[in-house]
Amino acid sequence: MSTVTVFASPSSWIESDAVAQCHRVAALDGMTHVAGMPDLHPGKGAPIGAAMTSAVLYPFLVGSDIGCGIAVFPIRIKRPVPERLAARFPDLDRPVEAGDLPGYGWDGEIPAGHTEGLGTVGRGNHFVELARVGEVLDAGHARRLGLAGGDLLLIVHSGSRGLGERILRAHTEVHGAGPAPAPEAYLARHDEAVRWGSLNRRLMAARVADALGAAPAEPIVDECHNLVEVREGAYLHRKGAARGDGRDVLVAGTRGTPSYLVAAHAGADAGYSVAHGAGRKMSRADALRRGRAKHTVEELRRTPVGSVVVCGDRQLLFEEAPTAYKRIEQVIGDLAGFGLATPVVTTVPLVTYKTVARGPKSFTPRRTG
DNA sequence: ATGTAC
Repeated sequence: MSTVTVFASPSSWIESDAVAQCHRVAALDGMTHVAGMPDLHPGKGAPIGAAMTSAVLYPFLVGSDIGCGIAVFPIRIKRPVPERLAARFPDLDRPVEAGDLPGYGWDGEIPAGHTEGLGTVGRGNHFVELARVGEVLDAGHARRLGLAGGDLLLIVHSGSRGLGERILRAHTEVHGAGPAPAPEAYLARHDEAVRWGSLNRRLMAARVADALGAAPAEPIVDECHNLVEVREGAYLHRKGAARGDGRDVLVAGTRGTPSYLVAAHAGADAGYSVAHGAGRKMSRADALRRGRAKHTVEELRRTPVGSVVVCGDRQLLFEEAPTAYKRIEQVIGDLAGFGLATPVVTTVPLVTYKTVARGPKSFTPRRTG
């Protein structure tokens, strides 16, 4: 008998489709518990924003972007003028050459020997953001992290690019949505993708620091939100849910609203997990359709908090509009209200890099309203 | 989310 618990207050918007997906997952063989985070929303087959515990390992519950996560790096820049810095961001759609890795502070091995796409951000909800610390909500914890109001941070949200996708596909081509018959073999490849994702985030931070004339730094936070953990003799699958057992986690807002760095302290009922972001409120298709009537490209590129969004792909700009996401304050309020996390600081975007590449030529945004 | 996929 399995259980489903969703950690969202009645006033938080959770799509019924997402809850239905949680129950469908809970009904799978071996499943013991599904914990939905306050950023829960429907995914492809499996919900996003959930920690799912089972006696058997289901690769599809983690999805293709194994190792996706968010890292935070302190950075010092003299006069952070968004427009000027946006123009200096490196091209993070172009991979780094393996020979350049020592220059970015990496002389170790590349997990799985996978060089394709290394140092690139990808698409979708991925981003690299220069932000400043806004409100300090837990002064003691912020001080322990070396953070004060006004400090600058690089926030990197990205994953394992083609590597994780390849690993999931190798499984699904044979076993579909079924469990991994040899969990250890899957886990070995999975662990490589998790390490690759973390390395990728470090490389991007180093690339940006280099381009902005700043010194590279070690991350103060780096938490993966798509992974499997072997815990208490079971498989704890996290899909869009960050490890929340005594860790610090950056819960991403949107490209135009603050994010929250939180101290997580989630227990077993929450799958030892916390939300990974604001969570989509609309599908990409809805966001595109409604956004085109509601926003101009200009207002999405220059946000209400004064930040600049670097995004050559107009379609992606609409899909990722702040209005396509839930209110981050509501998500954080639920995490705090259910005792899963304590907010430490907010971060306010200055420059968010999405992509320099242009989108499909056929896409021409129109403002009808 | 992804060098994708009816």
